[in-house]
Amino acid sequence: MYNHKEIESKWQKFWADNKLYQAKDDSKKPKFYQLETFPYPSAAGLHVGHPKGYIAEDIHARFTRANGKEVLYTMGWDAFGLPTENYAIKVGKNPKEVAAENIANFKRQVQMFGLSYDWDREINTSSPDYYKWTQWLFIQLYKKGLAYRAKAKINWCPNDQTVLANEQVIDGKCDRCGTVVIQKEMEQWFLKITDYADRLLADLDGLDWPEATKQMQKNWIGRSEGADIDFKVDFESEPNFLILHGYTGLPGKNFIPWLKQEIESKGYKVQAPEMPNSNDPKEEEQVNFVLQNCKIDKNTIIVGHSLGCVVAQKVLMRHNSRIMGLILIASATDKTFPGSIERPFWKNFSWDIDYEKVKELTKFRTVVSDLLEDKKRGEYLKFLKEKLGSGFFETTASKQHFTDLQEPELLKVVLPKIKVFTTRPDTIFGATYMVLAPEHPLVSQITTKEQKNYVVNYVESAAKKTELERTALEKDKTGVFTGAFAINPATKDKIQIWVADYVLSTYGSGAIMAVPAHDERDFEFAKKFELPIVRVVNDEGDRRLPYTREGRIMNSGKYNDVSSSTIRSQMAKDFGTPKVQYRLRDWSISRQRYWGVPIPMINCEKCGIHPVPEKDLPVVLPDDVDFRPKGMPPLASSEQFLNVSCPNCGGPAKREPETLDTFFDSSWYYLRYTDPHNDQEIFEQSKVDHWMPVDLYVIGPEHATLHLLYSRFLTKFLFDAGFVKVAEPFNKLRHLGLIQGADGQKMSKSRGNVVNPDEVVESVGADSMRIYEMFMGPFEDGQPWNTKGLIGARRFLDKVFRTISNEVRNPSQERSLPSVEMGLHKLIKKITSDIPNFKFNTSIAAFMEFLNENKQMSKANWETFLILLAPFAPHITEELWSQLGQTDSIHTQPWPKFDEKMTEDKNVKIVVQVLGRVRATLDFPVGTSQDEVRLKVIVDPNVKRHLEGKQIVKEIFVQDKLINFVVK
RNA sequence: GCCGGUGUGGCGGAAUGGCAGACGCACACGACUCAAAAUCGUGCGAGGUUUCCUCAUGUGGGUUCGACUCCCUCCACCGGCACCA
Repeated sequence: MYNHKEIESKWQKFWADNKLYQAKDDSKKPKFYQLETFPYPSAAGLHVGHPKGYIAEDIHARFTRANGKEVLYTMGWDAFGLPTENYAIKVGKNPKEVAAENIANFKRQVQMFGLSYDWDREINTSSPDYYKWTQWLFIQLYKKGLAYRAKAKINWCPNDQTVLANEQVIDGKCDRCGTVVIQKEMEQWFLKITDYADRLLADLDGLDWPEATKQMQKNWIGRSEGADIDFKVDFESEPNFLILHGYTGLPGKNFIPWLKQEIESKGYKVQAPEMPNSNDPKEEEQVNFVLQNCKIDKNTIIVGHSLGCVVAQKVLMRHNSRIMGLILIASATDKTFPGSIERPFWKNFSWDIDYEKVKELTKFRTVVSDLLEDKKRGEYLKFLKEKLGSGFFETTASKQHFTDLQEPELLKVVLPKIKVFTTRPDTIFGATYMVLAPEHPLVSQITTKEQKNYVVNYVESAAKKTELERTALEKDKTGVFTGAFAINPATKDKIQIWVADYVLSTYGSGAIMAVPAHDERDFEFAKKFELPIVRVVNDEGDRRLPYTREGRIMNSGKYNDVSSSTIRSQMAKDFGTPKVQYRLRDWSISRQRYWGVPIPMINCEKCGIHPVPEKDLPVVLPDDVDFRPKGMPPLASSEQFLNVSCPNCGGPAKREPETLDTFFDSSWYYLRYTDPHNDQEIFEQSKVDHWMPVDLYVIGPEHATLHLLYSRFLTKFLFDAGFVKVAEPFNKLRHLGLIQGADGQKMSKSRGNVVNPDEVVESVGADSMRIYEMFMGPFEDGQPWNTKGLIGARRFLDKVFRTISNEVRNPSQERSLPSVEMGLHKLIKKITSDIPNFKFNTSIAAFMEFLNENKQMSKANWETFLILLAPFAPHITEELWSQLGQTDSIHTQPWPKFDEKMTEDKNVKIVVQVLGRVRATLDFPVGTSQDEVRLKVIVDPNVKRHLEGKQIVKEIFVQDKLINFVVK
């Protein structure tokens, strides 16, 4: 029995005092960068499963150093995030305090295992010296247009009054309190990871990653090849258009001539009058002018822009008879509306609009809003939408307030087309109806009066559904007919347009052409609602529908009788535009929580959103804030934090009160390790270029689509921006299997099966724990913890200690036997190939076998044995190394070389088979010929017995391995 | 449903076309001991007519002189995605 406590603490201190594991930036040796997931320091501390990956990497790092590389291997803390914040709320402390305690505990635990980190490079994401650069990175993304604000549905827990990350929603419920999570629409910051979808997919091919992980990323990115195809909405009768320009506008200005021409080119009549006194407009004068000079009938669609919207409604009230529709583009705002900016025409206009009457006189109404404009107009337009019960089309103008010469978005509203994405353009002749997602902007515009109630009810109830309800298994298809029709561009048939929630607003264009004969979902829907089904792909052997595979085209005019796969791309071009669609969505990074990196943006009332100037970074997270969840970002309640002067105009402005998703903090930490204390820049270019890319990353498979995808995205961004020279951060990746509790279940406090490493190290020592965890089984598999097995590992180390201590006391031999020498060379060979392949379990088996067979050998050979074992059990080997009289550290010794000749046996056992069954094994010198082997072997009594009375028809001979007689 | 992975003694596992079960745990017996622990040694898939033979790597089939290993079918479990057009 050796005293592990004494030995382990003695050598840990020695290594730290001598800075044995410092990674030198200017080393002449080739570099090797090893990374491991920096931990989230939770209040619970580590369990024995956590260090498994660290131990494996430490073995690899020690091995790699011994093989002459300069190894960068270090540790840090992913310290921001919700668990710490929640725990702080529970115990009534500040998260900062809690995080510091947790880090101290984690560091103590991690240091017990004898890991060869360069502690001088330790980082902490919640420290201002780190998050200053997190903020800087966000600003660089913003400057390149890759960070943007948009409205999105987020997960909201009504009980905790807080936003939840996707990872915190388990089966549609809040993982803290079990409340069903609802979807809430909110303005959020996003990162445009979708811009990189194609490269994130393509570059996977060159990486040494587990295939399963690459596959998971591929599925997550979800590339589909197909086509965008436009379907025209069919007007019930031929419409004509009347376009009314706004204040200071002219029919020859802005988009109006272009729009007029576009509509006329489709064969419709357009009136675009110049209104009197455009620079000083008066209501009476303009309305009278339109009524006297323009032709308005039941098929007229009035399109108003800005002040023209007010004129349009007044004209309609006076006209007092039904028209087809009203399209209000960026309407001028009512002066009574809060926050409206005073306009000179107010004195000559009134907003006493009878919205009920306007509704009555129009078949449809649509309000168009430009996202570039200030919030006040947006709010007014929403108010207008409510009053008119209209469709709402929110979009981005080419120029603010739709003032560019061409505004293509408007064409989509005025002459509505439904764009669909399909992967099967070859089946377009079978598109017998269309479906819009309930959130599709055209829904209310195209819905007919008769269907209005059904559609409104359906859309409302769809909006109210929780994610859980919408994704429930084997859900029945639901939907309603809008009353409107579209034209199938292939068949020219009028087809029904439906609204159904089986079409997702977030994928493609939120609309589909339904081909029930060749799509299971469309088929199910068509059956239920008795919609037509037309087969357009034939298969001789299979008459069943839906038929979703390839076949011969039928019922498709000139395309008939060719194979669907051949004609697909041609039909994509003939009816639409070929397109690649990705499943990947942009990365939502706003969090309405306290314990995170403040988003470094400032919102000025006058001049909009600006990044915090780089010289003012970091935006420090204030300590004196009430951080309990109240349904709004906690930082918004701190006036002191919030109020700031605008970096552009100097006027009063407000800081962004939200914080960043902690995945953002951890998506670039590996770059910071290369230059962790730089306060001038995120990292020195020469240092990051020297160390990157990461040569080995050990990480749990659960990070496949989150951290690993985000990190690849940010690296690609920094590559494009010229900050790093690598486009991929992690060359080689290995996963670790989780250690389970003794009951075979995942270790967790609630199951009561957690094993604390403090107790393990206390009782048997870190070296035994290291040996045991590596011996449990294949590194990438998970195995249950078995304390008896741990004791087996300790027994092995005791035996090593006993055997070598004995050697120290009574040196047995000057020289080892040749068979012992050969065994040692085989061992060197085995360990040397096992470590880079992560086959630690078989390495340890080989050490055990060697020790079982060889109790006596020379001191030099024991030293070699110890060097081989040192990466696995660094403390005990260092101790024995010193007991053998060495004065320098074993961990600075070069890795032993083996002689290939010494690993080759002189004699081999040859297996003798008769009809493939083993009948004998006999020793032969290496290289014995087939004839010699046969002669010796057939006289073996057992072999002879099996050959007796049989005729040898064939003889298989594998040199030095096997001879097999095939008999009859 | 789709994608990926796994399946070998009582247990963790080894063997990637050539002696299935290395190594360890558990168990049994023996040595040492007054005794226990520790240590050392022996045995340890199932069955049989036991120097040997048969069966056996989730199931059923195939390829091969020979299959845990390669191919096909099905089953079970694990992980991921899930109305993605």
